[in-house]
Amino acid sequence: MKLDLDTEGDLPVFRQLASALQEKILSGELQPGARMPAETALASENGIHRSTVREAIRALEQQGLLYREEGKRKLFVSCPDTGEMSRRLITPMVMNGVTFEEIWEAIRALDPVAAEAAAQRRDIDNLNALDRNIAQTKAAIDDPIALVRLDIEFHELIAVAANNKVIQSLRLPISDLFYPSFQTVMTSLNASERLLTAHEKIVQAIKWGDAAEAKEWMIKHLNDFRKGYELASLDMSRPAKFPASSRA
Amino acid sequence: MKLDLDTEGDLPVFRQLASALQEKILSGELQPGARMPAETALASENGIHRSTVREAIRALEQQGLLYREEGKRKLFVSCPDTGEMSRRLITPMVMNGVTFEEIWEAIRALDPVAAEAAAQRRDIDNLNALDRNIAQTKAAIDDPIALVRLDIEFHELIAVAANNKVIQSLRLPISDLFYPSFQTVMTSLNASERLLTAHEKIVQAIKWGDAAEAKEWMIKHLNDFRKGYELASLDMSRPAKFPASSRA
DNA sequence: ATTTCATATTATGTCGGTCCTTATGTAAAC
DNA sequence: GTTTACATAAGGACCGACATAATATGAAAT
Repeated sequence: MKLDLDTEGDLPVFRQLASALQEKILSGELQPGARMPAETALASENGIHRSTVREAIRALEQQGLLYREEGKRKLFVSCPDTGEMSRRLITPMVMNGVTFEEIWEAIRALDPVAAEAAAQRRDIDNLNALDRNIAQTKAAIDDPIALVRLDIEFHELIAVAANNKVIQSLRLPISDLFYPSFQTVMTSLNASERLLTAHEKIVQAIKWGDAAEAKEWMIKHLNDFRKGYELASLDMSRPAKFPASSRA
Repeated sequence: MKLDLDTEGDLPVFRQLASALQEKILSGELQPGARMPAETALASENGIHRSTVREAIRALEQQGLLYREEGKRKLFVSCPDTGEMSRRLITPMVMNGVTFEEIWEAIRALDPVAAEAAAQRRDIDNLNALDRNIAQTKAAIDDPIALVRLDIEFHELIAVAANNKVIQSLRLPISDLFYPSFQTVMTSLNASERLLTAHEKIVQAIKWGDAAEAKEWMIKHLNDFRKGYELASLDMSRPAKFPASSRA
C-alpha cells in the first residue's frame, strides 16, 4: 500500500501516516474487515521505518479504526463501536468535573425521548426483554443492589427499544456516571415500589403505543430519581467520580 | 518516574506503560498541567526501550491525556476536552450508518431540555450573546448560507446558556452531522422567517424565565426542521455522511 | 481427498544504538 | 535587564537485530 507522505514536511511522518490511513478508511477505500499489510510492508513500501509505522498504528487503534485481536498478528480495519467510543467520554467528563446535576439533566433529556420512540416502534423482542426485566425486578424487590442493576438494564432496554443508535450510545457514559451513587439512594430509601410502578407504567404505555404516556412516566420516574438523591442528602452539585468498572 | 511494569507478562509493554500512566493520571497522581519526563528518562528509568515509550505516548495523546504543543518538546499531562472528544463520535456514528432520523431525534431530546435549563439560569452574558445572534440573523434573513451558520450558533449558545457541559458536548457530534444537509433545506425553502420567529420566542421565554415556553418553542422549532426536510424531499432515513469540516 | 502434524516462514514486540534538527537552558555580552 | 551566543538535551526518524509465537506450507497419515 503506497501512500502519499511528505518526509520533508514539518508534520511528523507518523502523524501523516495516521492521517493518510484514516482518510483511506473514512473514504471507504479501506473497508472494515479488510486486512492491513504487515508493518514491514507498510514501512518499506513507503520508505519509512517500521517504528514510525507502529506509532501511527497505535493512534488508529485508539480510534477504533484498526484492530488486532489479542495475541494475534493480523491487523484489520475495523468499524469503531459507537457505544464503546461514547463510553470513553467518561474520562473527560470526570476530569472536567461534570456534576450529577448536569448528568441527571442529560439523562432527563434522552430517556423520555427514548421512551417516546420506543412506544412508536413497539418491537416485539424488545417488549419481551422489558417484560423479563420487570419480572426480575418484582422478584428482586427487596434487593437494592439487584434493583439498581435492573434499573440500569431497564433504561438501556428502553434505549434499545427506541431503535436509535445515537441516543443509545450517548446515554452510556452518563448512565455509567450516574448510577453508582444511585446505589446509595436505593439502599437508604424505600423507593423500590415506586420504581417498579414507574417501570410498569412505561412498558404498558409502550405496549399500547401511547408515546406521550410513556414519556410522561419516564419523566416522573427520573424526577423520582432526583428526589431520591435529595432525600438521601446527596448533593447533586458535586462532581461525578469514576465508576469502579471504568478503572479496571 | 518508576512504574510497575511486567516485562515477562503477556501484555505488550507499551500497553502496560500506557495503562500505568493513564492510571496515574486518572488517580490524580499526575495532574493536568504536570510536565512529563522525557522519553529517554521514561525509558531508562523503567528499563525499556525508547520506541516502546513512544508507542505508549501515542495512545495517550490520542486520548487527550498527554499533550505536546506542535513543534514543542515538552510533554504535559492534559485534561481531555469533553467537546473535542465528543466530536470524535462523528466517525463511529457515520461508519455505523446512523440515520438523520436518529440524529434528529437525539437533538430533539437534548435541545429542548437545554432551552428549559437556559431559562432557569438566565445568565446575562449568554443572553447578550443570544441577542447578538438574533440581530445577525435578522440582518442575514436573505442569506441561506449565513442563516444556517447562525442557526448552528444559536443552538450552541442555548446549550452554553444551559450551563450544562454534558449536554453541550453530547450535542456537538450530532449537530455537526445534522446541519450540512440543513443547508439544502434552507436554500430550497423559504423558512427564514419561521426560523427567526422561533429563535426570538425562545430567547424571549428564556429572558422571562419561562422554562416551559422556551422548551415548547424549541420543540416547535425542531419540528419545523423536520418538516423542512420532508418538504425538501430529503429522506430522513438515509445515513449521515461525514461533514466536510471533519475530513480536513 | 481430507485431515493431521511437523516444519518453515513471517510478523510482531522489543531492544541497542545513531544521526539530525531544533527547542531550551545558561552564560556571556551589551 | 535584555539580548546574544553557545551548549545541551529532546524529539523525530532510522538502521539493524533477535526472540517468540502466529501463520503458512507441505508432507505424512487416515
